[in-house]
Amino acid sequence: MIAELLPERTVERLSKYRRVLSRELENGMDHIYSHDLAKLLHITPVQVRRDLMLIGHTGTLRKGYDIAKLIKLIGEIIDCSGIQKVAIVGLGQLGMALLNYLQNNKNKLHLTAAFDNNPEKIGHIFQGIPCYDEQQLKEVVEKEKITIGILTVPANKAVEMSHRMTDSGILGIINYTPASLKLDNAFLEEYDVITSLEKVAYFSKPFNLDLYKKLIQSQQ
Amino acid sequence: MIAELLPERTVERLSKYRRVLSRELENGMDHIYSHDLAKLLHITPVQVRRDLMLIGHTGTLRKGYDIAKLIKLIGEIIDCSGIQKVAIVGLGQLGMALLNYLQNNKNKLHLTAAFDNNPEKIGHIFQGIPCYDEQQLKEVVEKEKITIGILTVPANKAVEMSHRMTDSGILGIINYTPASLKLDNAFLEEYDVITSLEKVAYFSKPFNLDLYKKLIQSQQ
DNA sequence: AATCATTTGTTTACATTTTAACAATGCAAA
DNA sequence: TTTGCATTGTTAAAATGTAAACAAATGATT
Repeated sequence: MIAELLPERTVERLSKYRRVLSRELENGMDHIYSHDLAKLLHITPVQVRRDLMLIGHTGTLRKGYDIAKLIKLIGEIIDCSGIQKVAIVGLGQLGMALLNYLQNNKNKLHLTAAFDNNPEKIGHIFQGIPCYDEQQLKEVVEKEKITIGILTVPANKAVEMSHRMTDSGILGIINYTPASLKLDNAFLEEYDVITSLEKVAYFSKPFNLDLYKKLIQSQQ
Repeated sequence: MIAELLPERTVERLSKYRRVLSRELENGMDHIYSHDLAKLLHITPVQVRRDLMLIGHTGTLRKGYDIAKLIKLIGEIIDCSGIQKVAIVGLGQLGMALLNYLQNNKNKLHLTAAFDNNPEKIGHIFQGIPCYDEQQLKEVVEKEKITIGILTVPANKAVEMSHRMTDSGILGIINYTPASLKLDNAFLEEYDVITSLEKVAYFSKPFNLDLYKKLIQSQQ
């Protein structure tokens, strides 16, 4: 249906659209206007219409978008036809927090395995997710056909581990370590807590915040 | 020195430059070329030179950039003159993980307080950080002059809590909840774990990954 | 029936970010 | 000394992402 890759930002918003739309559906709404959907995410109606145009969803004039249909379409675009299995590599504090956060997945992404090198964790089951020895990574990933990895090992092990992950067949990695990676055969998404905190620190310095507010205002 | 706001992406990279440069300094390096710094972050040398131009750092031809000076300059730009105090609002799994992650801060950002509504946590000290009752937010933030908040409460409390945070004097918020916020008097940075995971899922679907790889190749 | 108001879909313009191009500089080697 | 080369700093172009503008459609109102 869609022959081209969608822009990264559009994909991100589609994920958010689906989430808020599901809530609207539960509240008994069946249609929604672009400007109402926009308000839910604090973006502009134009952006909503443009995103939906890109995925080929068409609303009805004066009635808005059919929420159930839109949710279904977004699913067809974002989700894999079957399911995609996810592994957490590194069960430290952050890995464990993410494990708890993700275990109640109602979508097509199934958290399937965790890996660590701590003997006290290996062999245990956390929230229904088994923790394997890091050494078994390739074996388990191949057997379970895991395609997505969440990387939460210590920074100094991140590069090596990321290569072992892609070598095992993982196609997408979210890197939560501060190490900066480069993968050849997988999609990489990096998120660096410290960087993000330092960015907020910069923009919330009083002088900068004033400049920032003026900038925002001048755009409206 | 710099009269204008820096681009957001530049600020993010400055944070990363500083981190890798500190490591190089520890390894005994005193100067670095733009292309070597670029390699450390897997970006282009042009981008490095452009970023450094924006902050007014000037290297010496055939010698590169003075690492110690550059680290110092980045500090002057990113860090506040004094220190900036940080609070974690919501000490669930994620909040606690971040608390552990941030407690060993060697920079100008000081994690000062945590807030929760769980009686079992209120009054306790975690890694040296006291956990207060959510109800004391305004009081503590004002007294301690906390300016940055990390929001990790349950999604349904995020909007209300964010307003209480800005009302108390917080100037910058990192929102880790899936709720989408809109703040008028503070800088807001949102990071949504699920969205980021679904984005990776989309781009690592085999068909899309092929398109993506071709796209990358065609750009080189 | 004619006009108006509303809302979609699409094109065009604007802003931000990245990448490329290249002049300027100055060390090294012939 | 002079040529060549490596490296910086800056300007220009390209790519990406966001917002505006507006035609088209259709129901509501007079």
